[in-house]
Amino acid sequence: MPSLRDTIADDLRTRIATGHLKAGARLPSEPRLAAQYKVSTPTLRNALALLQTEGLIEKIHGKGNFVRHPLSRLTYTGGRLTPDTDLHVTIRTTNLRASGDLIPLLKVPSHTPLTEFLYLTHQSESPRSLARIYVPRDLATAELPRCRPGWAETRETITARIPTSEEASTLRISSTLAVLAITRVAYDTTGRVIEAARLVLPGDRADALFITHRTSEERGTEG
Amino acid sequence: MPSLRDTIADDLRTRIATGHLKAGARLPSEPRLAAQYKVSTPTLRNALALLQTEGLIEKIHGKGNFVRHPLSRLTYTGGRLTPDTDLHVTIRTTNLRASGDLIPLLKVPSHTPLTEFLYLTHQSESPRSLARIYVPRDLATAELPRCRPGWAETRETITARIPTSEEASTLRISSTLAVLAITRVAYDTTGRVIEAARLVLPGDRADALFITHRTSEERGTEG
DNA sequence: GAGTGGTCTAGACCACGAG
DNA sequence: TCGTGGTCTAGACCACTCA
Repeated sequence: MPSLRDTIADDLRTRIATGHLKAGARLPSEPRLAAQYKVSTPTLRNALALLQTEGLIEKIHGKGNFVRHPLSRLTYTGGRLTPDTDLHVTIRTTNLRASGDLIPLLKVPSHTPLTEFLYLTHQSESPRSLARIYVPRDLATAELPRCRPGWAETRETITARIPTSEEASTLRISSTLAVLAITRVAYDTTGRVIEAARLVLPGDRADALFITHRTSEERGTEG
Repeated sequence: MPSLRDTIADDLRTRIATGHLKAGARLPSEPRLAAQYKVSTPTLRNALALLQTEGLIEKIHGKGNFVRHPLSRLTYTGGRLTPDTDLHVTIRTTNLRASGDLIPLLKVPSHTPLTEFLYLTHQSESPRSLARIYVPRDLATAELPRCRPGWAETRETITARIPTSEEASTLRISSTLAVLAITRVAYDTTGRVIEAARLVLPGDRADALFITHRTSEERGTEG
């Protein structure tokens, strides 16, 4: 037997899907909705929390609950985000020294001078992706590592998790919405780490795409 | 100012991290914990819900709340899961016909005969990954597509989301724990889809790794 | 049957946003 | 100031597990 919370969430979901509740529209206030569904406010809030983790609604303190605009999905492919038109990028550069996780990630000794590039991508006024790129200070230039000689290999590790509170607030997403976290490390021909990047993409509006080709030589060896 | 929920969650988190609460241990009952922290049961349950989304505890109805065993992380690499020792795989084969999402995914007409392979991977008694692989019936053999002649390209799309209730129950994870969802499509040299796979991996214990090499020819062209 | 977590109620009080 | 959502309380009742 489905819980009241799920029943209410289902109903609101279909109202959004069918267009009875349009993007950007404000939902009735929580006490009002609770009265409509004949439940207590905590139960109704529980249902709204579900829709929030799905990225369907946005709760704004003091204003109300709003149906979110279904923005086009971002796709992360080979270090780039597509579509890259209409994307606005803010970059902040900081100098720091290697510590914590960065030491094994960049394979450098503790306190090695590093440069951090903080990328914040916006699409139509709303933040869409957060990237922190770390480069050994002696390699730091305006150029991107993949455009620099010597780049030989990248390793991209992808995890799904809940955002930290900082990530949630900078991306302006619910702290219950899953994010795609990508750790990308680029190596040169000697195996030295040229850059390490940590990307965070909201799960409801981004995905990552990897394309693997098999060369004709590899195909030639088969029975 | 941090909420009571966050304060309690932080405290329990550090107790688990420091080993005061060991893996497999049962936490005191919820009314007991609520009394310890001097909060109401809903507030305490809210804190536990947080730990649950992080995969730190497991709630078992009628038994209690348990600290989860930190199982080694699975890594999905190139269609395989590592470590592949100690993994037990159950396969169920079903015949069906193309419908819904499968039609554009496999690029086949509606009602095309398909074979579904359902893979359920277990590690030390607990389910770890769920895969549904679809193959056009005329190509379905016991062989894996990537071992078969003609395979030329794969596209892997990765998203982060909350599991469906079915996925949560088969993987025995909380429905609030983020999962890594991978859609993998394999093409032959003519562009025909050989197989389409949908994989679901629990976010707290799995990640995906992609390694990109640049060939010496590509490196040779740079300035 | 005793003890556990799951769901829900009907409120109280606080913090934020806009006029 | 008013209406909004955010947090929290102190319970009730149900469902599940195990002896």
